[in-house]
Amino acid sequence: MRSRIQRVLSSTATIRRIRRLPPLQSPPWRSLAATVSNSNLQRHLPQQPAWYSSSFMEEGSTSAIRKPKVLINDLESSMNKLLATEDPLSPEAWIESEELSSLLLQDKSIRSVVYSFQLLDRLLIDLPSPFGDWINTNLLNRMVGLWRVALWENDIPDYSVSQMLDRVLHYAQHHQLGNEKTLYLIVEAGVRSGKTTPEFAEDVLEKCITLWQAGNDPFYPTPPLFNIVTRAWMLAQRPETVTRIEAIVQRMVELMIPLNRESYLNMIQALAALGSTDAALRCEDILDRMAQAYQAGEITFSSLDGAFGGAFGMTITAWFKSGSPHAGRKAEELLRKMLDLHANHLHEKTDIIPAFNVAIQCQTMSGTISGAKKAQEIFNMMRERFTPDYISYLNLIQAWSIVGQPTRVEAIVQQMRTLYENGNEYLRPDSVIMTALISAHARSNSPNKVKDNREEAATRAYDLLQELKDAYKNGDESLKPNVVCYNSVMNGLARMKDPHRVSQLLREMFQDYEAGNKSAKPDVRSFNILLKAWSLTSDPHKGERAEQILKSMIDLSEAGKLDVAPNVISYTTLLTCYGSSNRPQKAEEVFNEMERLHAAGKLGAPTKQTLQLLKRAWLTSKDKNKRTRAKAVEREIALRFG
DNA sequence: CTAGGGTTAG
Repeated sequence: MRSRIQRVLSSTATIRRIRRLPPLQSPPWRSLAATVSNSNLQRHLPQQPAWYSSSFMEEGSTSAIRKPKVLINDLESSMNKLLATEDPLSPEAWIESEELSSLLLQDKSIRSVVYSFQLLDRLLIDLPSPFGDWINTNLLNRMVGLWRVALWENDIPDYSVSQMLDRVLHYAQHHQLGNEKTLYLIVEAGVRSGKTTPEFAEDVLEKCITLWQAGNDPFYPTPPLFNIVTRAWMLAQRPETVTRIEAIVQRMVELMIPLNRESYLNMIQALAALGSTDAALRCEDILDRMAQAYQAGEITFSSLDGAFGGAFGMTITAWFKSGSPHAGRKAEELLRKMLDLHANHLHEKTDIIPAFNVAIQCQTMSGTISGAKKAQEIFNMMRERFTPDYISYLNLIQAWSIVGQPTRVEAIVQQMRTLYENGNEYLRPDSVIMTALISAHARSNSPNKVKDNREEAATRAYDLLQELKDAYKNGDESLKPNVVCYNSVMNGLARMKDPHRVSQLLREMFQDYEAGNKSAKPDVRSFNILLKAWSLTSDPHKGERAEQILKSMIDLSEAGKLDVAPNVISYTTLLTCYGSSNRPQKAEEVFNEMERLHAAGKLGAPTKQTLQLLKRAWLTSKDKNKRTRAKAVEREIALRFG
């Protein structure tokens, strides 16, 4: 149905021309300039709108585009004239207002947001309009929608999220404008831009519920409003996040608001983030309830929604994050259930592939060969029906890499390379894949355990790094070796008990970093690997060597050159250097230093492993009182860690 | 802005 004003307006050639302009992607002055330059149009203009000032007309079209200020000023002057009118608005003024507001709504500047609300406020004084009810909730929601976009990157004076809420509540109370969607837009704007707290979001939700319960039907709180409050809590990542989300779901149940797909998914995702076995079990519970709701017809999925994949995938993620030893088995079960439940609704891209990928990852947690075999099985099963992506390959590679099986990894990388060369550009083996391969070598164990292959393996890892460096030098950014990659190779060299080569590579790494490869910046782990290399040698002075390294770590970080302040692992490794060279007193001194630093808040607490290594330092020493000392440490372990 | 990635203390 057309309002009176629309009928009036559409009868004039002016407005017809303006309406026929393409939708404004560019600011309004640009289109207006085009309008003005069209002489044909000008003939149809019975009278120029007030904001077509003469000065603008004289400027000519091209300069008007280059000098947008001119039009803004014209808009401003006609706006100000309108706003300053104390008498009731004339019909002409109403027509002009409608034109202005439609222009403002098409421009995404902060200025037009502010203008449009000022205009609305002025018009509300004179309501009802002589031209029907074109000032309605739909218009308000479009304005709030614009404000929301503008707020994304800016703060708008006098139009903060809470000020907008006050404003909208005022409109609702005095002008019967606004509905639940209006409130949703405000919360969404605040939440997504990070400008409000979850408490604020909850507050708006409650206000909406109150309005609705007072008989204001347009404020019926829909599931998306509840869901955006839930997201607010998720983004806040507070300890009470899950409890609050549960309370929100409880509220939905009380008010008999149906839960939708996103309500269930949010709950599962929030729980998965907790990373506990209990949370993973609760995810399974919600998954079951979701399936029941689906079978009862309470939630439906359009073909684009892709059924349950997301929920299953996130539940598997919950198991992965739980670190539970059952994660692998659980992942398999859930995958099977997913395939059974929704064989016909599975969508490759959005749902299935990630679920498989996390399931593969779950198999790596045991760190056993049989885990790697399981990972391979799942990968093979996946490949029968679907298309594994980059992450699928990476996770499979990781499964074999972690158990030190470089031959398997080499083969998989080769498969990827073949697929890449056949046109699958996403499967290009990049530095991440190559790093996984490198660490597979660096971790590899001799297959027959008779001959120590560490040197050979470390050399292979080192050579691969040189290949990456060469490729990078030749301009291949995707193979740029980064800190992880260097650390892997150093780890291989450390395993062959060669601290000199480790420290040489550390220097190379530092040079690479200084030469501009910012991603090769040595970190604490790099230095810890060097410390570990010393701890593995039989050098009687390795304690002193390690202490020197620790000192330089402190110096480097205090000088602000590298961010390598020693951590608990660094000190523990130093302790091991003394401990494994028959210097238990020195090891204990290190431990005492750690305690001191911890008390001063400069270091994390020594771990159980720290104490166990101290105990071993005494036991393996030739000290006369070694048993008594070891007993004392044992008591300390019991005391601290139960 | 819906999950999933590579390095660490024998």
